[in-house]
Amino acid sequence: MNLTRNKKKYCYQYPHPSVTTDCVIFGFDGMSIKLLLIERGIEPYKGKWAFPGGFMRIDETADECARRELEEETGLTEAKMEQFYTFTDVNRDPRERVITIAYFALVKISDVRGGDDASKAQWFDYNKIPSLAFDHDHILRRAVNELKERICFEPIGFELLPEVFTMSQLQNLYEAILDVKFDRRNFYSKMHKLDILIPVDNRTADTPTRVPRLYQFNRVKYNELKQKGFRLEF
Amino acid sequence: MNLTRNKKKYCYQYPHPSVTTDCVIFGFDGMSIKLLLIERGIEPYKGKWAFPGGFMRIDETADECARRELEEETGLTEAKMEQFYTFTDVNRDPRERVITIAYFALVKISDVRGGDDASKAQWFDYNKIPSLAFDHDHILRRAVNELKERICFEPIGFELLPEVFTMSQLQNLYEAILDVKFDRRNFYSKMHKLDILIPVDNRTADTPTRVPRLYQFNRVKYNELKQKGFRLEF
DNA sequence: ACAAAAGTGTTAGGCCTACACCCATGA
DNA sequence: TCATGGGTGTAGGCCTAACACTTTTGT
Repeated sequence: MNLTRNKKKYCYQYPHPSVTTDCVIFGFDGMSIKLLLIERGIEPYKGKWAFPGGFMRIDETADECARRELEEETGLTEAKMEQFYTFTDVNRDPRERVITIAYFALVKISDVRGGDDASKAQWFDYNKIPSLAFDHDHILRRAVNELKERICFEPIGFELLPEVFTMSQLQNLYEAILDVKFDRRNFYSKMHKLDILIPVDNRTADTPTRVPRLYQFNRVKYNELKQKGFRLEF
Repeated sequence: MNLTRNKKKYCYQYPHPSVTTDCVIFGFDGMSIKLLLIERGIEPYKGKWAFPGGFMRIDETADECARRELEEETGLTEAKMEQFYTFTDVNRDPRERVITIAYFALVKISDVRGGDDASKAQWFDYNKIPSLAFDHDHILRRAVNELKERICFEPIGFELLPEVFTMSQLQNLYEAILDVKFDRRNFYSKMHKLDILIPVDNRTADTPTRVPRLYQFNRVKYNELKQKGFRLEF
């Protein structure tokens, strides 16, 4: 008891909550949306899966905290993370009052090195998410809505797809996120009209002619488009 | 010194930030966007203007806190508030580490009773905002962006306009928020096509025929539209 | 030979934009 | 009588959605 009291050396006139960040990481394997989860090694919810995240330090911003925790737990350093909502339910953590500032990020699956055996990070298919710790299912639902909204305004594929990709992969991505089906021909022409795709010359004299054409994003045009406001009608 | 120490009875093993909510309240007077500000009565930033808000209690959610603070400081009880961003810069409050969860709300100007002389709340024209306390100018910028985005997805006028209004007022509202000019005829037909306006019969035998037509929102259709996703192209 | 995926173009309908004229009111 | 603001309709262009056939490859 004494020990416990001695450790509690940061005192305030009024009770203060703890603040954490959690990060919803989306990936795409060419067919399905994936989510990166961490298996919890400690109580509460030991053994359950959760989003990477942790306590914010007193001298770092939430953005810094999210980036730091993500790197510590998954090795990811490049992900562009964006805050999307702060969850404040009073009993969302059984230990004490904890509010969490939630982020999401879109990453290429290949950027997560599975080699790091200290990491308990694992990709899950969006349709096969296990039961999650804390209120993370709640967080997930909001993150998915956020993603659906953004994809209509930003050519998000950029972050989720490999450097070069086929038109079918791009279409699969949109279909997986929005949970709809598009006419292939209309999708092709719509994307071409946006003028952000560069065909990659993967046809040499001895490649079969029916290998799908490869594309990469035109980063210059992509950024221009993002600047002046982009709207994709589906 | 002893006094101060005695008052600090909530102790933790690690330092905890304080958490506040702040609320950006938008109004519309028929011509311009207005913001509701509070004059600060205490340090820091005493005498400066700021958004209504305050410290979150340990047993309330951020939503509850925002609602409570708003009512305490402005008397508003009906406003639908939505969280839009959490600001976490390390030095945003000179007293201690404070993060703030920011909300915005759209209200009818007439809902704020100026009668309450305890209240130091005052409407400011969006183009004549004084210097603000803390990082509230930063919060404002983000709130305005949020508003601009939302007005393209939700017939927001509902919340900002009086019960009945003219088409010109509605157009002024959109023009003020998005900072553009529309062709009057195109705006009329676009709004009519949405089918969320009910003409109000304000023409009696002895009214002059050239009084502008009045409308009110069709709440049923408005909600249907909001449900199934709405997109307004400007 | 057959299934599966890639490549390509046309048409009809709806929405957006630009634009002009008349009427009523109040100064 | 003049300026201001309200009321209405049309034509052209662009985007979207629906839709079919051929080629190639792998089984």
